[in-house]
Amino acid sequence: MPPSPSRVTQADVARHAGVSRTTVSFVLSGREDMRISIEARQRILGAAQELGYRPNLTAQSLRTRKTYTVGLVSDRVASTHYAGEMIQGALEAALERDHLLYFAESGDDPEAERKLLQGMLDRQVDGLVHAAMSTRTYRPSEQVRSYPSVLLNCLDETGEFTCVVPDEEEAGRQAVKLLLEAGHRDGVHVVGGSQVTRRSPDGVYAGRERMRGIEEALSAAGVRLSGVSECDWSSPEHGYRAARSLLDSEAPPTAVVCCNDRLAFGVYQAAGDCGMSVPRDLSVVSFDDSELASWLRPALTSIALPHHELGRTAVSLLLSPDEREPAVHRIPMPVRRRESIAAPRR
Amino acid sequence: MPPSPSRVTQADVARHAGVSRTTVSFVLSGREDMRISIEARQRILGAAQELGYRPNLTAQSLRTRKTYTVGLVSDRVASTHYAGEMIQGALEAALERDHLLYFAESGDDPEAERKLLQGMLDRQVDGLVHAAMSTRTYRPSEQVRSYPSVLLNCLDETGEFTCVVPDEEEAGRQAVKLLLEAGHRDGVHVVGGSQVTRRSPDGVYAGRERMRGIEEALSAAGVRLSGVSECDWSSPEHGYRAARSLLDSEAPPTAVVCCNDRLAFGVYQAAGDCGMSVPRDLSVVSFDDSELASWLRPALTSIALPHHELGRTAVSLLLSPDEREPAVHRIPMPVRRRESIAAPRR
DNA sequence: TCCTCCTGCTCACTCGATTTAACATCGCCG
DNA sequence: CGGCGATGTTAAATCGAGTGAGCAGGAGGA
Repeated sequence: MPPSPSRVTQADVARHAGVSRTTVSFVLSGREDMRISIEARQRILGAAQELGYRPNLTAQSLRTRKTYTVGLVSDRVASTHYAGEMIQGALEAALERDHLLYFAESGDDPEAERKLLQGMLDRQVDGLVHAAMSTRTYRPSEQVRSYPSVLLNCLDETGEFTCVVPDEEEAGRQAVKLLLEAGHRDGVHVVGGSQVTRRSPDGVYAGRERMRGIEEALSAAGVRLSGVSECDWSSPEHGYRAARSLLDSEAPPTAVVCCNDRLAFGVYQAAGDCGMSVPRDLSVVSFDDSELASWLRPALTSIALPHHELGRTAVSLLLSPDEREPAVHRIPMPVRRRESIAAPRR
Repeated sequence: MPPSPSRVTQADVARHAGVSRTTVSFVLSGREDMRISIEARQRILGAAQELGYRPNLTAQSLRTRKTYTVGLVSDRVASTHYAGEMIQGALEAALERDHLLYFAESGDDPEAERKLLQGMLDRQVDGLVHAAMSTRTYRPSEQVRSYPSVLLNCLDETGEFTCVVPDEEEAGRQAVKLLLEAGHRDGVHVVGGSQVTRRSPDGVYAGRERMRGIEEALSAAGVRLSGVSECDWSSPEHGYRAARSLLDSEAPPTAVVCCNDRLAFGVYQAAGDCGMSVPRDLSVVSFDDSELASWLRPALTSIALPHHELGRTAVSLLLSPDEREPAVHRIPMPVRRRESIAAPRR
């Protein structure tokens, strides 16, 4: 029982053009070495056109073992909104090479992840992207170790895989550079830090790298960091509290580096409540460049997570087998200059 | 030239179990009508287990014309962040029925959309979801009219397709209800309106429906709307300007219904600048429930776009052929009560 | 003893493509 | 005039499964 309604196949085209299926295949797949006469070629192309022939990729894949398909499995996307850009970038690179993208999310559940990967392997994807929503280490499971894979926004410790991550350390340096250029020296404080919490006693990758960059750039300029308020990055509330206690102190900072825009939002709220004005009394620079940054008044200078470029690069590397030497690719984080930095007040 | 490394196939299992390939197929696909002895069944299952057999879905699909795959094509996702939830919901419903999801974005380019849909059709997807990031009308192209399709967050004028949209009108009623319950009567103003702009001279769907709901609920209570500030919804700036002129007037409103959270954010900023406090001097209720709503101080009461549920429902309907009568499904928008509403000051 | 019926399994075809090897036909050269 | 190479085309196998028809062998009945 062939389950009903079929599309136009090569056999139909062959019949229409008065040649064999083989010939049709040769013409349509453009094999130059097979010497088909111009007339036959024309008849076939004409028939294909007329009948609206479209190849059945499923059948093609079965024979060629190539599906023109890549799978992207992330841990979670809804929580960090900018992930959309990452997927978009991945999609863009896939389409450029005529691939379609399977997208799925494990929700951090290993069993769910296993199933998803298995589903993609069963469907013979050409390659896999393992994505994390905030940079961290990741160990691909045994089932995919022999499979073309790229890690997106995560690092593997074994060095077996190609990884694509943002260049957080350089971003840290850039943040400091902006403040130094504006004339800030000793009053620079950090809100956020490495994000040491119960769940992450060593801090998070982005935090550690940003801090490293910040400290390096400051010491290169011979400036001492006035202090770091370690706190959770998850909501403006934490930034507010940190800033409140800073601004109420007897030697408030002249500039604050916030580890993300949410914290910066909290700092803005605190400054407002303390009757201080950004950037006149307090310069603020931040990371991530979420939409929030452009909505704040004054608009917030922030160093962007290059989500689009991350996704793009990952898939692009995945589909260029020649460039798939295991390596860590660090994508630059662009500075978005806005109005939250000014010279320190004297 | 069979291009190299192959996985375990049914033929391998058959050899291992000492039966024919046919028998293996019958056992593994669980056909009860074929009378296979218990011993044979056990040997086959054992062999499959031992060899780590996994069916090749590509081959299966070729024969059965079922790919266990659905395609989701949206216009754009990166701009409106909450789309992530929508995709997640869609994914969830797909997985429940053992389907995987192709995700793609047309970027509002009809030619790109055509290509994406064609790519999915060529890959024999079982069904398509056409998604829009903000509710609007959509006319599926000729190429997919005979294909199982569901419209997600958009409506078709022809009534040929199943559509899933948020119940905006009811949300409008709910917003008013919250204010009436708090004791507001004549001082209720709307910021945003139908969002009449150059690009949308008739306003947008969400705007018109919300306004309809708002007006209906007010008139049902015998209350007159104090006024509507029609404006662009895209950034807090517009909300700020609208609110500024309202609050500086001689009869400022006691409550404002904002057509989305960005506008509400602008209203907060304006209230702050005018020395007014939310909710003591001004109650605010809003729509969408973006993250922003919970970050604001005081936290903003907002009526959520049920993105997750929208995506979930769309795919769920798509994969239940019995329920695929063309119809419009309106998904309720949940109220998130927070701290931005109080009784009017006398 | 022959016929039928059931049980348990297999043969051979099919899905829609790719790909290898071979087969006509023709002209040309020795 | 026979063999050979070039040219244009096709038959048949293959990818990995699903599936209708059929075939042994034993039990049971007439």
